[in-house]
Order: sequence, then C-alpha cells, then structure tokens
Amino acid sequence: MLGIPKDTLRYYDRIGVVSPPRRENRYRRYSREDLIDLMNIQIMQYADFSLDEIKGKFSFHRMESIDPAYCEEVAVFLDAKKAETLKKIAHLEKISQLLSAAAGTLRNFNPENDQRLAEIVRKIYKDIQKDEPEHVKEGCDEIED
Amino acid sequence: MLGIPKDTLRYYDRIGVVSPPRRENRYRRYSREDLIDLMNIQIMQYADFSLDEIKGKFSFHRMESIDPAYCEEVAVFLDAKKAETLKKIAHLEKISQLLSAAAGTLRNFNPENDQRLAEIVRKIYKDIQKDEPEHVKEGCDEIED
DNA sequence: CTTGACATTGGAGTCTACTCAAATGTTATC
DNA sequence: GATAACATTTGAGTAGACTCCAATGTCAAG
Repeated sequence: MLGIPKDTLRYYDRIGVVSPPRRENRYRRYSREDLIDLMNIQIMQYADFSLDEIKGKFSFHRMESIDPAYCEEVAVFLDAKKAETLKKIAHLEKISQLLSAAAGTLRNFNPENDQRLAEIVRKIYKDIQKDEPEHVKEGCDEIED
Repeated sequence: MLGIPKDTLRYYDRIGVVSPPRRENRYRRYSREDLIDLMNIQIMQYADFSLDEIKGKFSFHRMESIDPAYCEEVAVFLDAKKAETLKKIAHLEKISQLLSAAAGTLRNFNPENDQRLAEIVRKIYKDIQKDEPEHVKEGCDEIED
C-alpha cells in the first residue's frame, strides 16, 4: 500500500519502530494508526531522521489529549534538526562553489580562475580544521623526498 | 600533520587510494606528493565524494604535461557532482520548510499552520512516490480495525 | 640486552537500514 | 490431502569508511 517492502516492515517490527498487533495465526495486521505511523516515518526519513530518532516520537494521533509539554519537547527537537539542516545547506553551497571553480580551472587554466579556486579551497580547509581542531600545525617541513 | 589517524592512512594504503613508498624497514614514508593527495582527499570528502570516486582522479600534480582530454573528463564529472549537489540543496530546503511548519503547528494548533503543514507534507509525499513509482495506489480501504 | 615506543600485518568489529536465505507454519484452491 | 502461495522466525550478508586488536618487527635509549 505504501510501497514499503515486507522485509522492511518486519525489520521495523523487530527494532520496535512499528509493531502491529497479531492475529491468532501470528500474522501481522496493520491498523489505520500503524499506516499513519508508517507514512510519518516515510516523511521523516525524507527529512533525514534516523530510525532511532523517529522511534516513539510522533504518535500524537494515538494520544487521548495533546500534552503541550511533550509538543514543546518535540518542537525543540525539530528546531535543532532545522538548524542542522541549514548548516548542511550552507555546506553544500560551498561545495557547489568549489565544484564550479574547479571545473572552470580545469577547462581553462588562467590565473584568475586558479586564484578563485585556491581561495575557496583555503576557506574550506579552515572549515575542516575547525571541525577537528585537536591536531598540531607545526612539522610541515619534515619530509625530504 | 593533517590530522588523519594512522589507521585511516593504513586503510587508504590498503584500498589503494594513497599508497606511499616504503623504506627498507617497510615503514611507510609519505612524500610531498602524497601529502598533496591526502589534502585533496580531505577536500573531496568534504565535497561528498566517496573514496571510490576519489581513487586515481586528481593526481594532476604527478603528471608531466596536462592532458586536456583528461581535464575535460574530470570537469564533466565535477559538473555532474554539482548538479547532484544542487538537487540536494533543493531537497534540504524543502526539509527546512517542513520542519518550520511542523514546529509551528506543534507550538500553536491553529488551522492555518495545520493547513500549511499538510500541504508541504503532501508535496513531499509526491516527491517520495515519484522516486519509487512501482507500487499501486488502490487498496487503501482494506483495513478494518 | 632489555625495555618502551613506535611500526608492521591480517583479520575482525562498528554503524545504519535494509535485504536475503533457510526452515517452518498457515491458508485457500484443486 | 497435495500443492502453491502466502506467512512466520532466526540468523547472516551488504555497503562505506573507518576503527580496533593481537601478534610480530624495528629502533633508540639506558
């Protein structure tokens, strides 16, 4: 119905993401609620959430009354994810620039293009190093070959 | 020197990404060229290339003269990667909208927010389905519970 | 010559989200 | 009742990029 392979449904059951009740023959029977859960999972996977993050959250439709504290908790979680997403976008935009510049330099080797590329690479290199700043700078002249 | 753990360097050697020559004692000795390769790898990993994609490419500095055909080949490869990157950005922008709308709806449950969220979700659902269109639509009313 | 701190190797483990296989159980049809 | 087409389970395999381990080799200092 949702295009989810059966092995995947069994996997979800195993890890406790969506565990439908069973009939007497032990066959799984998915209720409307379960389907809604599964659709939510599809959406959230599209939005880069891991199954672990998805687990348990977003079962509002199973609740009698809506708990505002819980809503706020989830909203905060979504905000964090959004901040992360914006960071990723910024990252990809830098990559996009890098790729353009690199292709440009490859196509014609003028110093202007080369300059531009070098600068972008330098910026990105700084970004990489600030992500893992535990290493020392010195010693870049110890090679002989 | 570059902040790459030794096990990672050995791994790169094993899979043939960067295989430095050895001394008589079989110890690896990284030349300046190797270092440049490793830096390029860091940059390319930042740009979402897999080690497999990186392998062998981008050893321009080892070449005597620059082969324009090879340059063009790599440039085309970079163009493809850029197109992919732009798609990813568009995807993440949708996600960003989704997350805002979802958080908004959670914080105050007015029909306007709800409407907006529902519409975004609908759009995304279409996107998901066009990515894997092999499943049938009918049969959404076979549940009884 | 021993000790410690490095290096080497092959092989195994990690993580995530499936995906597949083999052995067995259930159900509908002929 | 036999057979096909489903369902069930446990357990293992996949990809990618590491990461860790044990056994062993190399080297400089004391």
